[in-house]
Amino acid sequence: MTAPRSARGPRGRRAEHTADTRRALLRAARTLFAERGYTATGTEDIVAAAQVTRGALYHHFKDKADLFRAVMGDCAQDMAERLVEQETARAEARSGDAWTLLRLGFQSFLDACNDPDFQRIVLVEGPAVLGHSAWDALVEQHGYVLLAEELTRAIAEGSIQPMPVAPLTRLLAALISEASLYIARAEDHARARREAGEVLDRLLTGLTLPGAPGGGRAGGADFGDVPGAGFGRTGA
Amino acid sequence: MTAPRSARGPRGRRAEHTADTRRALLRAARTLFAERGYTATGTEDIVAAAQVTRGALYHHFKDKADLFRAVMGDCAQDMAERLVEQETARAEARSGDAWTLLRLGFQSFLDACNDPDFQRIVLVEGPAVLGHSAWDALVEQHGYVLLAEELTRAIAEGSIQPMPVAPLTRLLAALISEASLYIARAEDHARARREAGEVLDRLLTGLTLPGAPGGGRAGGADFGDVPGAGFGRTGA
DNA sequence: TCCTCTAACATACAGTCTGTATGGAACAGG
DNA sequence: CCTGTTCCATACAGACTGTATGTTAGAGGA
Repeated sequence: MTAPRSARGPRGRRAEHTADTRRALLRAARTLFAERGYTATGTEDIVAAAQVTRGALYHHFKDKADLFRAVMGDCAQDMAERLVEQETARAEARSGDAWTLLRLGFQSFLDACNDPDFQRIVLVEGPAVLGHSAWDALVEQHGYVLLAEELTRAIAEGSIQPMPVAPLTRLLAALISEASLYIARAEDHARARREAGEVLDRLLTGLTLPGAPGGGRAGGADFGDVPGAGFGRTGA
Repeated sequence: MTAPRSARGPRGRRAEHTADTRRALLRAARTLFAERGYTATGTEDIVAAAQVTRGALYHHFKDKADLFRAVMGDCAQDMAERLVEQETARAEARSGDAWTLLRLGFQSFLDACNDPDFQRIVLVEGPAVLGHSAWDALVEQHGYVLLAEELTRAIAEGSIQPMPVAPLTRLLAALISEASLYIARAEDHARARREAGEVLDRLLTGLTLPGAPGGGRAGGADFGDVPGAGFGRTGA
């Protein structure tokens, strides 16, 4: 109506608009899924928040579960990028040995998991909404690879004892996930962060080699007291 | 002859029948929830499998979620009873020190978790269907107490280092849960059981005290090679 | 024994939600 | 100018949940 054919849209104005609606749907769904959960969120609520109609939703996504899959993929992607960013920062610092770097990595992982959207969508709703296998595939694709390669390197460098990487990755990821949920649920976040960090650190010492720098079964580990990046930093 | 008036006949018949229908509903729901999940199971499917009508369901339970809560409670109860049984068997055997007993306890815990109903209903669907808090309350009530008191005793006896029990309980339970899911999903169950057991054992050694019997950082722990089911007959 | 009352269901119905089929508007291209 | 495709809005059909109502069988008193 008010849009002349070649006035200001050189080209791609249409494509940009469709990408906008898709992003709006993803954003609205992400917020609502994180707030109320999957089943408690109706498609009508989503499209209302995104200011479109259900037709747009079912044009861009196969069904509601497909939308959730995309949302969870975005969440996992964001988390992976955040972790990579922090990892490169740590690698640049190059402070300390491989064992210390690994411990710091776990700390930043734990702090990064302190994100309500991520916890609810990826850790809680994900396994139940998508199947076991589909959830695994998504996490394997986005998240596990990072942890797995870091562990493989740690084993190669002799920081930790040689052991099967696949179950090690899964168990450590589960540890971090549960620790983040425990911290988020606690009434005293700081205390929970400290205590969970301590327990986590104790468990990790079981992986070290006797001769390795961290293998001396350090008594005063105090993983939770590491000054790095205050964990109040919850990503929106 | 089988129904004298005062023995158990007249008054118990009706109550017994209603208890039967309730059990039938719980049993059918448990099977279907474990097979297809919560949302994919309609109330019509449940009552059909239980050979009653939806009226019976909504007479005994407030709503579908209430039925699920009861089913999950039963699952957790069964698991707790199984664990107590195995624990007493181990305690009677009294073979080995506290550290060995704790390790055996974790092994039996891991094996007991190898139950499809328990995994799907309690570990996967539970957190998403019931809220975070309701799920926690149920698990806290049935399962965590056992683990927590065993850990408290281990700390008191000096088997493991002193540390906050609450997060330790949660993290260890998460470890066992994830390990059981990992094993169940693997194509080679025996191999996965061995590897996950090994990693789990390595992590647990981080909890030991340097002077304690298990603290010697045993290289050939081979947690997964323990001959499996026969705890009751070991040693004696 | 008879009557009544209530627990324990069965059935019918209304509201809600999802997915699909249909229709139309806005471009791109010949 | 005409046509086809993309993108989206609307209308509709099916399914499912929860509730309201009807019905039956047993418990209990007179």
